[in-house]
Amino acid sequence: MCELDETFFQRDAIAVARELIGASLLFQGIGGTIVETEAYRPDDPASHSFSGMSERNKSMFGPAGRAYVYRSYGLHWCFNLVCSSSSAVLIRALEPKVGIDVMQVRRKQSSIRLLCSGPGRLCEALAITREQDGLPLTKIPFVIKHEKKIADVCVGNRIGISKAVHQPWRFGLKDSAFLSKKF
DNA sequence: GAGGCGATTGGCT
DNA sequence: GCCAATCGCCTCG
Repeated sequence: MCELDETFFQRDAIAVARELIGASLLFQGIGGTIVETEAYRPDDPASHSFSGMSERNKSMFGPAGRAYVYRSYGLHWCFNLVCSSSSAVLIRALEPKVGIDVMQVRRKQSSIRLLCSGPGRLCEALAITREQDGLPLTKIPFVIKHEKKIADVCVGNRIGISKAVHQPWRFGLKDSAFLSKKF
């Protein structure tokens, strides 16, 4: 395992999204293995950065290696890692590893498979909200480490969006039981 | 200033 | 499979 520094994020979101599969993500000591990500690029109509800066998305236009957290459907939070030139990686699912009991309470959900399998679910399990928007991901309370060996990654179209649906920018850990949806 | 809709989820049919 | 919950942003007037 090796802790990530800022240079890891100062690259294209697609490369970062692919390499994050199999990495470990902890927030306040709670989290697990990243099993599903999606990349969003600046020239991408599905990206929040596509139509310029607003109060909501300003973190995407800041330095790489920070968090971008936004509210989805007025209810849920979605957690992104900002990469180079206003691109970002959405974390869509984790395999829970550390603090499972805490996550079960926060989610009111005993099934481990359903704790973090979805962008809104993992934010609830890790207690990530707008308060973390803009925070550096390379410092406590965040710890992100990745394995030296490359994970077995599968690729597909992004899901849950209506624009630019044919871009193959969704990445997942092959055969993981903790994906938000099968590839 | 009003209306529509979204990188979602959980519950009910 | 369908639908409500719920709110900030974008578009249009």
